[in-house]
Amino acid sequence: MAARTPRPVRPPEDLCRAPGLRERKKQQTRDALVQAAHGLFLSQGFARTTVDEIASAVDVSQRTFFRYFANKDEVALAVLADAEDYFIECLRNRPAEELPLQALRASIVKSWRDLGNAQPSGPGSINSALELLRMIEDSPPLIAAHLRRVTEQERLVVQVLAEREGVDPVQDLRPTVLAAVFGSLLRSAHLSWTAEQEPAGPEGMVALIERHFDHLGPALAGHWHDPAQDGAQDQA
Amino acid sequence: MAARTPRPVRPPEDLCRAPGLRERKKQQTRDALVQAAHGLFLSQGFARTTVDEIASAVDVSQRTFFRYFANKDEVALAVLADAEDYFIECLRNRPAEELPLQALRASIVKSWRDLGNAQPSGPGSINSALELLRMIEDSPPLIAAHLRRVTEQERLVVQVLAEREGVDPVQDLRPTVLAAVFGSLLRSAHLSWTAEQEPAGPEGMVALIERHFDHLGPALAGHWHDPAQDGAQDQA
DNA sequence: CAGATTATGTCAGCCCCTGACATTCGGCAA
DNA sequence: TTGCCGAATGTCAGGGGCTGACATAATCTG
Repeated sequence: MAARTPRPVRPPEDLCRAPGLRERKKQQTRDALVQAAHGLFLSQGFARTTVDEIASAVDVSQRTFFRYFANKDEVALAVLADAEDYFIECLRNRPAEELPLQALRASIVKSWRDLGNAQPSGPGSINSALELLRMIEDSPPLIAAHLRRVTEQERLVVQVLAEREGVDPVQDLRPTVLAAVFGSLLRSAHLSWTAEQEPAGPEGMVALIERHFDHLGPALAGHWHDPAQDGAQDQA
Repeated sequence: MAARTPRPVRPPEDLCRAPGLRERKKQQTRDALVQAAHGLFLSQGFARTTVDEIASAVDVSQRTFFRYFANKDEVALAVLADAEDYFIECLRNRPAEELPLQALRASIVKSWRDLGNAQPSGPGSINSALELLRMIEDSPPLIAAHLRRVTEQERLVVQVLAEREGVDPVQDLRPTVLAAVFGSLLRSAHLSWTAEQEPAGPEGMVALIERHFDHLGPALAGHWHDPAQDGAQDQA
């Protein structure tokens, strides 16, 4: 571990299909740290959990913790990071005929669904990620760190969109603008989700995302006074 | 100063038009802190400037610094916060007939222009804010803090939009969605601006913002392959 | 098995930030 | 003016995040 471990992005299975003991142990402690941190955060809150606690819960020195994660934020966001990677993969696999906006929408829905079906509960599952999401919104520093991660993810989305449609993202602003809109739409949906009383699970999140997408057009067009305008009314 | 000073939002001139010595001194040290911090940040960078340096540059204890600002980030973002307040004011003053999206666009353009004309240079001027913006994008923790501020500002925008159009922001997602889209559009423009070599001043920023707005429709609609589609091509 | 890599532990230390308490300063009325 | 009250500041102690440096122990390679 010369520099910081940059999060194991599913090591390519080429070259050596036996990862070796060293590599396995690293992955192991990393997972253990995420697990322990996750548990502590959820039980006592993010701010009231110290890095020392996390480290000693895994029988590891504090210094070692910081060799795996750049800071306390990172270990909290680690679970979400995996989900985001999967979303990008989904986006890459969308058929080229699909309109860009639709490809984004389909990818995000599919990734939530797939992750939800993969392992509905237990550690590292979707529900863990959802609990995390709620916790993040309760902690200002985590909100900040999360937003930063999200915007970096958006850069990736810009790349993928540009490749997909064969345009140059430097000259053509459309990929950038669309990625930005998409990102903010997702965040709105997340906020709505965390604002709900009942957790509602992955399907609830999907429903919220869809609703937000459906309101994109109406929000951009015309005035809103007229209640019978766009079917945007879903009063209780 | 019982709790933290919550940033003097232009004290209402009612009740006593002479703010009193105490109040004046407070404002004074606050400004001095922002000034000193600003200078130090720009000359040595954000991370390499300690709070002690800032405090002693104003002949004030470190503890006092933290009674004015919740953290080091806040003093760096203080200048921008003023600009954002002015934007909100502009938005409130837009005529009700204007379409929501247009009101947002007009407000942001007007606020940049007005602030640019107010005091083109010197401390606390627009150019200071622009320098700050560039610095922020160079510093990951500042990016995070800035994004958090921006999203809180968005909540305000949601409120104003909802009032304007007479809708309930809880039931009707349109204000939320539009505010989110607007926020991400602005951030894209800021990023483009900081990516440029030549600073280009407030007018350059306005131009970029307008360009981003103009690409909103084309980005959301249809495919992009066809180069003659929406006039979205401005190749060099 | 020996040497090269690499992960980990230990330690010292800087810096951010906070609570508690004492002190000083501005505002205000007798 | 004087004296009091509340508010702003200073000082001190301390916790917690994070890093560099160095030694040690574990893995890998031949």
